[in-house]
Amino acid sequence: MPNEPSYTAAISQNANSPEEIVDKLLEYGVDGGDDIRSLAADLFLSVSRKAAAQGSNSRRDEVKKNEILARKQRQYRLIVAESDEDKDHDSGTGVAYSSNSATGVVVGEDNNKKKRMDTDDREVIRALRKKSRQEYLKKREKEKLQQLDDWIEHEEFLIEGLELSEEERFLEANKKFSESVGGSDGGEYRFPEAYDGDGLIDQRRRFGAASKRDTGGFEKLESWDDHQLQKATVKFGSKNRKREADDYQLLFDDSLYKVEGQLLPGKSLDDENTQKLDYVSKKHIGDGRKRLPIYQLKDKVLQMIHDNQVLVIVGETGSGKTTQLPQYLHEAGYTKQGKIICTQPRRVAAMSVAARVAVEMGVKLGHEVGYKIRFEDCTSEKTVVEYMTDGMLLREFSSQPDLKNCSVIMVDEAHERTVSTDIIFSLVKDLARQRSDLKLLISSATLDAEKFSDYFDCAPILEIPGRQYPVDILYKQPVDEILEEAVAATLHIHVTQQPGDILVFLTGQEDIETVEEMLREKVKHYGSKMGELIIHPLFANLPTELQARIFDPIPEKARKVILATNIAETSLTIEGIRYVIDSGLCKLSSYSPRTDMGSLQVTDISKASAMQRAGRAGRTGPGKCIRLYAPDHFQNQMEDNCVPEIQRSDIVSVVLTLKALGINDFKNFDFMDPPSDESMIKALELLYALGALNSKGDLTRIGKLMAEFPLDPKLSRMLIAAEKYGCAEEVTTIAAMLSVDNAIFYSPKNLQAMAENAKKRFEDGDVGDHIALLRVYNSWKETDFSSGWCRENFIQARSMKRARDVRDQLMNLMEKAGIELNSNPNDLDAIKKAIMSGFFPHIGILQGSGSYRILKGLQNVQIHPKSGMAKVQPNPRWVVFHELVLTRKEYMRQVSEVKPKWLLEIAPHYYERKELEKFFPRQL
DNA sequence: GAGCACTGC
Repeated sequence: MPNEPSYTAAISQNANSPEEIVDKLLEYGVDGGDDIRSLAADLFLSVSRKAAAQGSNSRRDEVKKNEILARKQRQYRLIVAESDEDKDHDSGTGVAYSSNSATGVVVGEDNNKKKRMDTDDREVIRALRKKSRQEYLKKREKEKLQQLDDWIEHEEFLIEGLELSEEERFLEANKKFSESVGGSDGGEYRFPEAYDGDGLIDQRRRFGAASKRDTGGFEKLESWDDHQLQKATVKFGSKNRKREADDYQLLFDDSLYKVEGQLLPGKSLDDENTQKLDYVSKKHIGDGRKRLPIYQLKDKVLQMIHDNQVLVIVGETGSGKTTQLPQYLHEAGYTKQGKIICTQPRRVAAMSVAARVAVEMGVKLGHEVGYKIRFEDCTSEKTVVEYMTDGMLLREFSSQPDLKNCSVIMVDEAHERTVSTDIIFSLVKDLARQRSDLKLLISSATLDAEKFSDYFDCAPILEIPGRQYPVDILYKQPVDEILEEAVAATLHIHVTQQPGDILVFLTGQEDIETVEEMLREKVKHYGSKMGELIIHPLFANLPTELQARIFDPIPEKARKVILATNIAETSLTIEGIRYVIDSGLCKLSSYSPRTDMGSLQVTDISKASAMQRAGRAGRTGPGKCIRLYAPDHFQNQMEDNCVPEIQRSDIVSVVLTLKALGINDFKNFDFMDPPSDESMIKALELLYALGALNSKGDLTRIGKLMAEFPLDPKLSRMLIAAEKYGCAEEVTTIAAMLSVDNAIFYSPKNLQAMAENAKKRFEDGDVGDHIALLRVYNSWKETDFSSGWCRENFIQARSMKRARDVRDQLMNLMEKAGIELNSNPNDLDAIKKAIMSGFFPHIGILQGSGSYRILKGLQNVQIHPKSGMAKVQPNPRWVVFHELVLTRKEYMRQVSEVKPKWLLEIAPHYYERKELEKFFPRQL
């Protein structure tokens, strides 16, 4: 067996037929048989497909067009089927289409698109849909009622052990920007009180954890949000925009910016977007809510929502859609029929928007307006406007598949296409057909709007203008390394341009640190000839205190440069940015179902991202954006939108979630962009092997239980198995530690040796990475969760706190599931056996010289050098690993040694004795 | 001897 990475990929890329691949594999000494032939065929197919996909743009476009056309035809049939049905009951509501049954032509009112449809098909589809839907809802309801009953007894769910979260501490750092709230609550915000004696749930207990933070996090959080809103309202919109292009000329200083004339003017961001409506009217200044652009469209919006079941909303930054729409709907009486739910992709957004809306409505947060995020439920029986993370709504679906207490669902930031929103799209689309009284609002960015409209049966698109200053865009074809170009562009702006801070978008920590160093050197070199330049790095892994420094005030004549990753694209808004430098690149995670391997790759950003990045320069005044790529690259090389996450990630848990929702035929499940067949099949196979599905593909009892845990199914399986081995508590800790994503240990460049020594103490006795993680957690617990201890041991306190939250949640869930939380910290073999109960497909066998082969796979991998097992001599022969990653080489991460005979004990359905004996005959 | 973009339940 050859040792080089990805040899199968290498072989197949050069092969002309499946047979050739087989020959080459045999030549490499791979054991033959039918398996290898089918593998070869698969490889060949996938490579050919890839080649085809890389073919001419026009051909790909044509294929795409045909696909869309076909899908639209299918959709139209359904629409007609449904709208006919609606007419029988209520001609006023439902889908806004009229049909002419004599000619069989359908007319969409808003876009006058015409399609032919077939009456018979329509009947059949309607009947089938109705039947399957009813069955699934009935089945779910019965199961879930029982479950709810069981759960109600445990009201204290998740209220303890919380303290100021990192986000809130971060927001605290923002305080200096905020002014007093000056609103309804006299500048102070208090959490809801208990409704004593009303027969309602005791709110004091419910908010126990949150109220603890009363004085710490929340008032600041609210001020921050208020500040955000103030920002949005002070600006003047497109009508008042002045073309800034003539105000400054980009000046060139050869010594700083070598290639004169390479900077090409592009269109301003303004032109790239579609036209804007006239919305700014000074008459309305004075009332915050009325100052928002959306206010002038209020009646129109309400009318459109009334007339259409689904509405796509394109609302730019600062339009006020997130805070205002739910309020308008509430005022219009929609909450009489049920709650308004609004989803957000991020926790902070859900919290802060809810807080803002509560203030605007003059109610207490948690009463009429509330939010729900993981570890925190700030809603009550009174709540009618509910903000939540998208993942949370997905969880809601599993307890209440028809969301019958809800009248409007707004999916905000839909263009971000998180896995959760993607699944929600399909579920709500289906639900909307089932429930004609339900309204759907999908908010997206400009480039996506049509796609969303197409998906939701050609729903009308409403565009709400934002408050954004114009941003002039300049292109610079790079001649040097991109990092050097970034440095040159930064200095160019610094020397030639008017005051205003600079935001540079780079790919990751390494690039950021390099650019930082280069800039510092240049600044030193030019000395006092140049104004002061204050440089701040910014990426998610940066300790929070350092992140907060980007908000530090600077001396009057100085200029701030922030070197940031994608974090500044959506998650964080920075004040005073006037110039953006966009490398056009980002790191994107991808996952290969074939090799079960994840990796991070530097990729071109999408046009949507490029616009988002440029827009960051126009938040507080007119700005400029230098793109370090050619206009042609933007036009022709960059995709409109990034590949949605669901097509780039492992979807095992998605499949399990869908199964738990009673959706069995998810191959025909209406994904907006479906995951590949291959990844679906892989996921099904794994779930079957884990015992979550039976041979018919139905969810088993274990599968149902697994779906309740917010974890990767392998981890859930391991948790469930732990009870049997008497070490549920230990395994829960390990699961929590594994789910915080490789961010436990850190080693600063200058103190690497010390950091590694600290880490070694936990690995003592070559117990393996899993047990080492357990020891880390337990040691931390012994110090009473001390942050000082974390610092001393080079451990990230932030990750540890998160692990603790996850662990507490898992413990609660285990208890509810009736799993006994037994403990046996000393029986390491038992713990490893429990781990293997979930991870038996992840077994590596030593091949010689430190290289491992994956059982049930063909990859050759190595133990990650950061693993405690990497240097153990002699090399462990059999190992279980948590995941595979492709970086410079293919590595196993989080590795522990195991005994092969355990495999036959734990997964006899997966491994045969014969198969294992091939490798180490005498070890079984 | 390597290197982790960013979220979320």
